[in-house]
Amino acid sequence: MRNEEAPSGRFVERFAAELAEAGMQRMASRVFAALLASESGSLTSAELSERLRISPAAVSGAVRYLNQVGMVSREREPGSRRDRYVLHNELWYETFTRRDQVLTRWETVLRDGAETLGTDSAAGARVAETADFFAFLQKEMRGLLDRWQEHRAATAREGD
Amino acid sequence: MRNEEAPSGRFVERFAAELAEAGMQRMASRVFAALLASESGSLTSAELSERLRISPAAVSGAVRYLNQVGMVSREREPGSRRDRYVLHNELWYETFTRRDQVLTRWETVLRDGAETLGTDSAAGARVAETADFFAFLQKEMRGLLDRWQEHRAATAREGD
DNA sequence: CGGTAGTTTCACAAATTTGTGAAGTTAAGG
DNA sequence: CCTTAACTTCACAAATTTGTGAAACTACCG
Repeated sequence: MRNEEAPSGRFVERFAAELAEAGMQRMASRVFAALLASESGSLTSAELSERLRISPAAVSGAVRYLNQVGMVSREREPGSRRDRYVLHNELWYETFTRRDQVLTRWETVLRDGAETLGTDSAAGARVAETADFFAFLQKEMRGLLDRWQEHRAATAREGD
Repeated sequence: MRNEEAPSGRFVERFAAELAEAGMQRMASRVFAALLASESGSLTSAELSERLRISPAAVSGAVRYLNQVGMVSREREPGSRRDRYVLHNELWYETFTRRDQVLTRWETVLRDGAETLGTDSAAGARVAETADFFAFLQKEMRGLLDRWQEHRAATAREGD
């Protein structure tokens, strides 16, 4: 038997499918899920290629995307030609922090739109309220993530 | 000049593009943005078709999707054969509440995965922590949305 | 009961996206 | 420097998604 991680393969594909349905690229989803389920939270290109049965080119593309959105970083193994792709340590904190930037961009578009539509129109008011919502969300998200860090640190201490 | 809403068209397309980039279907994004920027928060199929320059079939498909995810509902105009597609009143509250269900599904998949991988393995621990994060997020989201409702109500009262 | 306005469904053509093999590039190791 | 392992880029074929016109359906209205 070649693949000793076989039982985890099922989880990888299930979770990847969820991510894909939520709008993430399919290969990126699979690579991310594979990293999540790997023992060290990191894999080489060859390992990913073998486990997911995809070409090195597909790994390359997926990793480029995951790197851009800040979920995975690349590390060169010292004294080797292999790269390792590794999950961020504060994965969810970092990922959601970055998502903030999207909210900022949306808010800008919405504020511009509200202005164009005019503060006196119902449409303008509705768009302005949407901008408010995203501003609110952004503000709340900071506190939320800090509470998560705290929660996480506390749980980790218990686990000692 | 045919189109008196021309200036808002720019906003509609800009915001729709943002939504599409975030993973929403393109036509659904455009229809949603058009409704957001409409004076009454509702439009008929014919109006959408004309403003966005798309076929009735495309409107139908987009509306079906938006209806499924609970962002738009259909209303029959009394004494007419036309449907109106209308934005929910508590739009963002409703939309994000529904998103909770996605988080629940993800959490289930992750808990199963953590169990398969084993609580003693680093992989299992990592997956379990991810499940914890989404559980945490879900719990926090409720309070957050209630605070939004409150904030919204307060702002509305000021505006009287 | 038709007639018909309005909407949905369906089959299909077009456009886009996806993943691959192969060639190209980079840098470790001799 | 030269060799070669490892990764990336590129062109392309395959698969999927998207939007359309046309036909089918629904239910108002006379």
